[in-house]
Amino acid sequence: MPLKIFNVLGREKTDFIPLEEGHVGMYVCGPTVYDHAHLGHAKTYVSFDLVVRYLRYIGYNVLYVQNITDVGHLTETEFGEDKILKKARATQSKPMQLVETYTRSYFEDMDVLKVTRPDISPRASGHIPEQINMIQTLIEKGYAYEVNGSVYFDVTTAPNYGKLSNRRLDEQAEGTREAVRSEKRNPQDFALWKRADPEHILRWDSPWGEGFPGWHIECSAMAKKYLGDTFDIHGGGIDNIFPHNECEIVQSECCNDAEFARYWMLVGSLNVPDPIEGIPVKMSKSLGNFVTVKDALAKYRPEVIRMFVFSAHYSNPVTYSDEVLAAASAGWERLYNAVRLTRQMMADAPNTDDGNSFDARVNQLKADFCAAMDDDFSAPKAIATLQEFTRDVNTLLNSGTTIGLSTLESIEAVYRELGGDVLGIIPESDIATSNNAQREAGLIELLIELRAQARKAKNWAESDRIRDELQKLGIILEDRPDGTIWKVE
RNA sequence: GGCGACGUAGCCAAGUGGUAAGGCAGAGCUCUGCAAAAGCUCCAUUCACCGGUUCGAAUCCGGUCGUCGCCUCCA
Repeated sequence: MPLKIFNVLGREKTDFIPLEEGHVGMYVCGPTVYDHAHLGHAKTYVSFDLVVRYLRYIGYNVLYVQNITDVGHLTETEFGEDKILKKARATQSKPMQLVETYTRSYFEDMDVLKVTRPDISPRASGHIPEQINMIQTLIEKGYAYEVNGSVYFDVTTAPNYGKLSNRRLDEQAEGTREAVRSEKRNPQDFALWKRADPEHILRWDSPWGEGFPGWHIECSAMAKKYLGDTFDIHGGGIDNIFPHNECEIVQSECCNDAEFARYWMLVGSLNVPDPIEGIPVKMSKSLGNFVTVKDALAKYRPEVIRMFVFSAHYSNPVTYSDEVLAAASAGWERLYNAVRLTRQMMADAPNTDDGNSFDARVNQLKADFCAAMDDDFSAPKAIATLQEFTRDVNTLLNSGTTIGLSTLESIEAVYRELGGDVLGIIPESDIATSNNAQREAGLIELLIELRAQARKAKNWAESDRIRDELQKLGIILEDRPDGTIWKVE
């Protein structure tokens, strides 16, 4: 069954057919790095991580490009201020120093969340010449004009402007605050290049004097450079559909005389209940209602945060709450317990094919899982297939019958592939690798042995004491008919 | 005002014409020295509301109400 994607461009779910068979070019709008990433960013980038992982799983060769926006952008309000410059001033640091700090922070967070790194992470500041080139082309073709050292895109020259967000120029409310000192021909014209005021630190030479690029042009320039004029998938958060994505499209298509991205995938925002009425509102830096990825990771495992992100379809908005995270946590725990049990039973399973009729169930899972993912990357459905499978696995493993190694291996393998490689919610292995961890494991095994002796002698006080003390250290013991297993909390 | 998304059990959430997936929480049971884990059973005659189309609608059409996002920087 072919993969289907809901294309925001046209609002239709259609078969995904890449430009070049077997290859996918994908661009996702990355963060502006003037602060630590919050869970809203995590939702977007974990969502696209799943897209990339699944495309690769089903055999596509994916080239994944995600920019880093490290050039501040002047808001066009009267009191508008460049966020990077503002933050740099507040922290008494150089803008590029600040940007480097938060770029590193971003990658650290994404690494912990098991987000696969993009193949290319181009910085806007490193692509000024490419942006200038595009702007020049747009001027030459008559789509853009220069005024006082700034360059604007004339939206009236592009009939398709608004095709992604279904906006028509005449329906827009006339510019509210931006009309104040407009040197633009039309209120809706957007900046490609801005003249730098004397106090503006981030500045580059250009044919129009010293200045800095507009926000939208960087994505157009970097997508063109690394993916070509036309590529397969463009992603981002729904909050950037207008004006950012719309401007990207119009300037790229006018500059290149070619279609820009063929499939648009936009992720729903992460909301937070407002503290007074409990009404969900978007998590954002400017509202101050954000939870940083670092804070969230202090409370929840990365796999649980991914599980939370996957609990709703990527295009839906999701509301953050401790209750929902707790549910994700409990649900994840059940999945992972089954994986752990499978791995532990593999250690001393007979090398037979006992129980291999279960292989049919494993194949059924693969089919169900892929059917869910082929339907516009429906992670909630995909996880449901894993949960149903897990119930059957638990029944098998607790049935008391002998299960051969090959059956256990195929169960473990399917968890590793679908839960690990694709969803990124099943850790590779918890086999201790470091010397310290091996020593710790040996000590725990020794205590379990001592406890087993106490239990045999019905010395419940002693056996419970060992279990309780270990629990205080974060080691959980579970007694099974065939012995005691342990896990770290 | 314009554009877009959405309203399914206590909570989260699948489900786009054929009679309500899954998870969490809750109740009961089984197993167990106890605990934990796991399994079983129960938990929406009903899908915001009102009309309409249809043999049949949560799903299609029209309307009403409500929520969120975007239209200014934002993932």
